Amino acid sequence: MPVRIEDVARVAGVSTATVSRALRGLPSVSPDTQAAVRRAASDLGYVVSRSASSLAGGKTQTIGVVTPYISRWYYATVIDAVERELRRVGYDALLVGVGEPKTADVEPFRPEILRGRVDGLVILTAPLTGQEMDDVRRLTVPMALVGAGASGTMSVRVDDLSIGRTAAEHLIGLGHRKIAYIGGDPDDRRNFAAPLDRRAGWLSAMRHAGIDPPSSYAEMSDFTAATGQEATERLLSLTEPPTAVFAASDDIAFGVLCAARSAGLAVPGDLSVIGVDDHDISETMGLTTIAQPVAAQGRLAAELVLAVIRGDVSRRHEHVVMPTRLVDRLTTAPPS
Amino acid sequence: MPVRIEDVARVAGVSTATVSRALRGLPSVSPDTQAAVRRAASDLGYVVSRSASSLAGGKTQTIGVVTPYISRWYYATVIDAVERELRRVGYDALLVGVGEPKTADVEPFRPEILRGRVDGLVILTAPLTGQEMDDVRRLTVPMALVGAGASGTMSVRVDDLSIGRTAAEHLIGLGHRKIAYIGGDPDDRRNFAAPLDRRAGWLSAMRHAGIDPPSSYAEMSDFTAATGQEATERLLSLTEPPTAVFAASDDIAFGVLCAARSAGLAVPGDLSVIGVDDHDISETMGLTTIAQPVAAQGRLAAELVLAVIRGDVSRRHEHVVMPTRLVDRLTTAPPS
DNA sequence: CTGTTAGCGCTTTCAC
DNA sequence: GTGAAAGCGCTAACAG
Repeated sequence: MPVRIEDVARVAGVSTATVSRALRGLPSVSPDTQAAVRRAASDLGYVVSRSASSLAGGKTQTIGVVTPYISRWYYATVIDAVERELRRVGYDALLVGVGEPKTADVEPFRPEILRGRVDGLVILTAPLTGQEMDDVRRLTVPMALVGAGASGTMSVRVDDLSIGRTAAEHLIGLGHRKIAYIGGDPDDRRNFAAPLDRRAGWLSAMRHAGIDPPSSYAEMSDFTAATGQEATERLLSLTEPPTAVFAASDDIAFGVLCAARSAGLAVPGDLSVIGVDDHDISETMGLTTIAQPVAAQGRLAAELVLAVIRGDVSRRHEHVVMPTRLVDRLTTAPPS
Repeated sequence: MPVRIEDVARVAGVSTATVSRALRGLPSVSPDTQAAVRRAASDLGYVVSRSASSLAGGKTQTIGVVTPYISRWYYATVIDAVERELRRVGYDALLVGVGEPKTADVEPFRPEILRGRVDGLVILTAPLTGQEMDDVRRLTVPMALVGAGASGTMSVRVDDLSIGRTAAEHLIGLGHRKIAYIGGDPDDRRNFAAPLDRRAGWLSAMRHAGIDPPSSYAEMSDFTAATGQEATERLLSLTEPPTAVFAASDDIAFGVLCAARSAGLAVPGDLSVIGVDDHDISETMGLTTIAQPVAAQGRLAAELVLAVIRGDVSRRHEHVVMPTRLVDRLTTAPPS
């Protein structure tokens, strides 16, 4: 027998409508009433029923966080930031895992099931498929993408082309010419753009410097250290192995570092390595990387969605590109 | 104008009560009616309103996942497993971050706000404070702890004492006597037991082998690579530095590895290192570790909570201790 | 500024 | 096996 709004109303000596208004801080309540209601509610230990409130008011106070991964560092860090921001303003975070891009056997994401359950969405890249995106739009709730852009939908991301260019230019500036790239997943079913853009940036910088890397210098990895290691082993067994590697993520770079060590190569003496992200352990590892503000992207995406929910239409079309920066540590040096 | 149960009832030619029963698969509905209702619902694209359903039925179909961290590997991996299991059976995962154990400025976790919003809880260690635990129990919903035990509450964990012993014994068996331990956070406000138990296991094995390690061999780290590195630097600057380090987590161990490299020490030649977890990148790093089934613990905790919700009282008092195993890789060897 | 009155969309007795 | 009707606890007009 939980405490209901009616009990609070009785104790405070007002109507349930007034209790409702007072507790939500609506302006049309006198300070005295406000205080009386607050006290009564607090005394009774009253907590509004979310279901009743949602049903009557049409708002769920919940934001869905849609993501293909949870345990990977980048995703976990974004989710953490989104959850904090939501909790700060009294919203719930509903975690919605969608099938991983590369596994075929997972059931497809059915946005329909979210109908009426969320007031907004924060969607982490890799992007949803066209069909999923259409379905999700049909939910007609505010939403923001993190890590990818899409016209007509708010987004917060970094400039992956620029990341690729900056990384390659850093290596080129040090005197490297044989620079390989590792990233991108051939099994990707959601055409995740980041690795492709980072690769394009690398290629662009290379060509701009008058270098035309052989196709064997563009390796694949699904953003894990294990595949980064494997890719590096392939690179090192080439007739003309690279003197530097640009990894599309720090996780991949860790794999590169391990492979180099196994092969008896010194880093950065024999092989320079640069990653992307500035993962929690990158500083400890001394990894040179292109840092991106991961948590800040999550926080901002949550803020944008909340702002639009609050009626701030001016932000409805924001496409924020956050800054990245080269963090030069110990894994890059001129070729020997 | 979403499709309501009434619309489905009209199309199927039955009452809303029957639609409700049919869609939930209650036995008291004839197969024909069942099929007719299913078809009508599907044709209309009907999705039940969670709020209305919760309000009327008293069940939210939501499980709260309470955690002090989201982005750390262990937590993210458990959360991932819990979310998958919940989604598999149609439950929602409500992510609830509680203040990190060591930060004083976060607002305390108020379990009261979850009243009526969840049908059950999965709570990740570090444990809640006594007050929080009492409050949470007052919610009177089934719950399971992961990574810690508590009488009267279901739990899924590993034997941390045994982990500590196994790790130390492995090192002792290789011939080490000067074995240090890194783990445990002096700022911990939630008396997180795992690091203490792992340390106790290490100490027990040491004493059993007739070794009494100096107190300087028990170092602190908050389970991050950065503090693991710092702790190692302190250990290496001792008059009599250890020849082996047992780190309470793989993340800490990564920090140890980096510190050793910076100090010009070869691993395992000059320093042996063993961790705990079997983190995603540990295999790539060649780290010897005590592996624990992280995802499996999360999945099982979710299963337990769901089972009790379904009325399976027989599991209400389960305290599962999952097995761990030594994974001997490349960072441990006899002392030189 | 506050009270009254309808619902929100579903589940659940209780009949039949 | 199925329907009718009564709420679940709250918010949203609409008055005053």
